Amino acid sequence: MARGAKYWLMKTEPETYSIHDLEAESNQTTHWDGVRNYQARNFMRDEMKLGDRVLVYHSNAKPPHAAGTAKIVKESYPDHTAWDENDKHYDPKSTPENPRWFMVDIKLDEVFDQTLGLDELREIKALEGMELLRRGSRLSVQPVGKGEFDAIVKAAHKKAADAS
DNA sequence: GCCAACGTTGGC
DNA sequence: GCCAACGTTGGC
Repeated sequence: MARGAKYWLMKTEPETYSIHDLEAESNQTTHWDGVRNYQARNFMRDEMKLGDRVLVYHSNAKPPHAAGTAKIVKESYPDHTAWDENDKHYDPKSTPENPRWFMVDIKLDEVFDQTLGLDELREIKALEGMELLRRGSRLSVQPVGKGEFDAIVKAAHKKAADAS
């Protein structure tokens, strides 16, 4: 049974993998490997469905910012990088027979012409109480309310319109 | 580079 | 099953 799309936020460090790297991928699609946190994994493995929307957030940037949006184009499957001894995220406890870590594929929707810095996000009324803005929040994959998602997209578009 | 806030690990 | 030690995240 179909359900409405859900909304998510996924963090990435732009020096490692940015939304511009996603834009440059063939078909502008990539697998979101390297997540090694159980809560984040569970969201990807159990709850992300085709067509769900993703807000791409650049952490550890100056300033950290919302960079654009994407959508889920493939539901969860084992993260093979966990089996690769040479991979930064190698985990000997994960095996092909009994995979511990999972990932999804996402496809770029939009790179914001004007990104929204953390300070700007904090100024948006609709984002009060958003998980991302909570002190000490570290989850790299987290659910986002539709209202929050829409407010961020709207604010990014308004900023771009004002700048042009 | 610092460090607060977490999450994980492993001894007991 | 507790919890101290350790490792990581991520804003600043």
